[in-house]
Amino acid sequence: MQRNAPVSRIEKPADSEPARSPPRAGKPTLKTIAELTGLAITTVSRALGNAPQISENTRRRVHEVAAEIGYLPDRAAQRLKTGRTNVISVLLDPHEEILGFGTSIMHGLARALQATPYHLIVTPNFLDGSNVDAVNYIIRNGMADGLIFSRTEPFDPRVRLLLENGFPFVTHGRTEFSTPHAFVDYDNYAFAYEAAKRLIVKGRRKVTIILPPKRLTFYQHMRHGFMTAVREAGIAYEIPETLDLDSPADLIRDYVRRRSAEPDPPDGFACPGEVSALATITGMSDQGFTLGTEYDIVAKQTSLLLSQIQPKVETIYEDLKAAGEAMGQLLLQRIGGEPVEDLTILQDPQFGFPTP
Amino acid sequence: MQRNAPVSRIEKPADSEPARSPPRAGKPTLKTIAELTGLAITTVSRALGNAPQISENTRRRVHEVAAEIGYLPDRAAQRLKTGRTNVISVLLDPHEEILGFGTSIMHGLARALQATPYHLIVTPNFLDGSNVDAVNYIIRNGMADGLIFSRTEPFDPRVRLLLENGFPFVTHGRTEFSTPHAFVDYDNYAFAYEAAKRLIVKGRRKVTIILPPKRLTFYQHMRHGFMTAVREAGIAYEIPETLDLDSPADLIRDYVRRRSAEPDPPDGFACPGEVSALATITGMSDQGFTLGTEYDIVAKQTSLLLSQIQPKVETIYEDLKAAGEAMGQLLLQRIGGEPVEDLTILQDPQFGFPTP
DNA sequence: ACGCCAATTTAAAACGTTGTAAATTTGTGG
DNA sequence: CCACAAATTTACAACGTTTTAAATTGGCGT
Repeated sequence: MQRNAPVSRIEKPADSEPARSPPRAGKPTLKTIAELTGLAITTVSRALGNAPQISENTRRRVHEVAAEIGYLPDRAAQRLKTGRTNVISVLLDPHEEILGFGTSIMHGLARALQATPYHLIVTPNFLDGSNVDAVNYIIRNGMADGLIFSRTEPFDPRVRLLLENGFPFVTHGRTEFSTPHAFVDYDNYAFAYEAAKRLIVKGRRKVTIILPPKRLTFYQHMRHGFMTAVREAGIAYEIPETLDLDSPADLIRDYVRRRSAEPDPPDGFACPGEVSALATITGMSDQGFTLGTEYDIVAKQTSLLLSQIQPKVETIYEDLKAAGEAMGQLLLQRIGGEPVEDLTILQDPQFGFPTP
Repeated sequence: MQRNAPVSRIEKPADSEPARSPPRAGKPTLKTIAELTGLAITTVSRALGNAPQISENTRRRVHEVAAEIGYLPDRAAQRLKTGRTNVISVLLDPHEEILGFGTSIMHGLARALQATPYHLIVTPNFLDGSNVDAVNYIIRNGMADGLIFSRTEPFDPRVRLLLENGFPFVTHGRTEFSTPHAFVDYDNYAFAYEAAKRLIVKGRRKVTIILPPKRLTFYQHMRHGFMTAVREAGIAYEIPETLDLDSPADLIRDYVRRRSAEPDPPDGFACPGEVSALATITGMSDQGFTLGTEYDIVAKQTSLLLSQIQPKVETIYEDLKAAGEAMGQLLLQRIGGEPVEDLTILQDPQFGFPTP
């Protein structure tokens, strides 16, 4: 290629040398400590690893010197030798972009991993709807010691793949596989039940709820909770079929506006997310309905936003940072070999104020 | 320690072996390819690296075999040998938790790094306000080849540290150091100028703006843009001193509500964030003012949320995903040795719709 | 057939760590 | 003082890659 290109091409002057991080000259290694203490490298390694056959005396001395010169084991060498990566990978879903979902969980995760050697690497999902390719890549090439992801389906292909390969992971959300696995989930049944109940207690005649996409596991939970409360009270209800929680806010707003202009509209809304709650408020106020008197909303909030902006919305809190932290802890236990049966957490809806 | 503890402690049975990822037996390495082709390991390495002294013939053959068996170089070995980590680290600020700020940027970053060997690791900030400790840690221990972070101050200590060490980085936001560095920034001067201008054009008598915290660089830019428009038009204005963009939404809402009940309240609001806009809307509507007739808001939005929920708010868009992608590209160029003078981008405010 | 240069391939060492197996020191009883 | 075991330390190899320097091959003029 470029066969006919003119030959007189001027060589671009190397106007600046590549910006390599400095060769990190004199970065302390086991060898450094070995020379300083007069011990063998192996001994130093052992001492730092608190191996049993090292005398208390040298163990202490080695630790002292290590601390003094600021020794930190080389992750690459450790990983090469042991095969353990000291990496936890979190799969980022495009839907998590909204309202700090992903970021909250990551802060929680980071907190759980803070005092451990684990680093957190984020693997985004570009391709298809589910990020099963990314999971496959990570398993095949040993890119991490454990995996974290959310928005599970009842027979989530990512979970299947991980189970088949015995790869440690924790999901945010449950599945319906017969093989158990570690998860943290919010009790969306309880949320929906409680939300409907509160609307009923407030004296609402007809309640509705905006449900998550049907393919996600918690669609079932939420629907079930809502329906249970509705049936117990024997109250009127409706569930929009053309909308879900992932719908753009304007679609939700327009739907609410249109519906509330038709006969027999609902006057009680269960909104399992801040966006849907805000969209509902706007749609209703466009039709002249006022929140708190003519209709009510009970919403799930994952930040303080909603209740701070509009206190008339009654909110139930889901603490995503706590969820992230729990997921991190479970994953560490899982990697450590604890039986998965014990590694499941169902977060209770929080009815009071969150503790940041 | 535990000197007096009872001896009869029952040894906890090893109820399950540690869940190690399988030894990844038979994972292809250079050696595998060498044996398959009958070449030496060195030759294979060269061929894959497209070294000049390898004959076209073997180069092709090696690439074929590598692709066939799905060879992927071992990151740990490469890192150990070359000192390059193939890692980009992004500093996560607690303030970015709101409204997908961090997540958008990360998606953009991830897209920029997609076809490269770089992985994205997130380093959260736990300790003090600025994450200079994390920066120091990363530099000292060579944990990454490059760094990304946001919310710069005029003389940001993180930037100073990185400049002193010649460590590659790209900021979101400018500084006032005399030494130049790579950055991507939004033209907040233009935003504030344009926002104020639009409010004036709409016939508003008195405009106001909620500014970022004073210590951040873009406080200056925004204030300057706002003031320029105000002075050009010779219009009344005020700037709240007890509030900033990081203030909790309820504080902003209460301030707006209180101020609008006092004499001579502003009727034009420039809100450089979705949260402040929503809080303003609520505060005003609490006092019975209606948006679009009695007062106006021009807001910066970084998601589609605001305009979808409340079209009466006029919005100016900041594309954070694009910013992230640009930062990734600049960082790659910086690591590749390009002069920093060329690595600066000022994003124009987008007045139309964003292209997702 | 020889020497020599260029083109191409190769062996060996190194990065920093850990596992295996062997070596050294220490302590004890005879 | 010796044998012997226990306690403690050590040398060496290996993980998979890149780099340095050396070896092999082929071509070509003499």
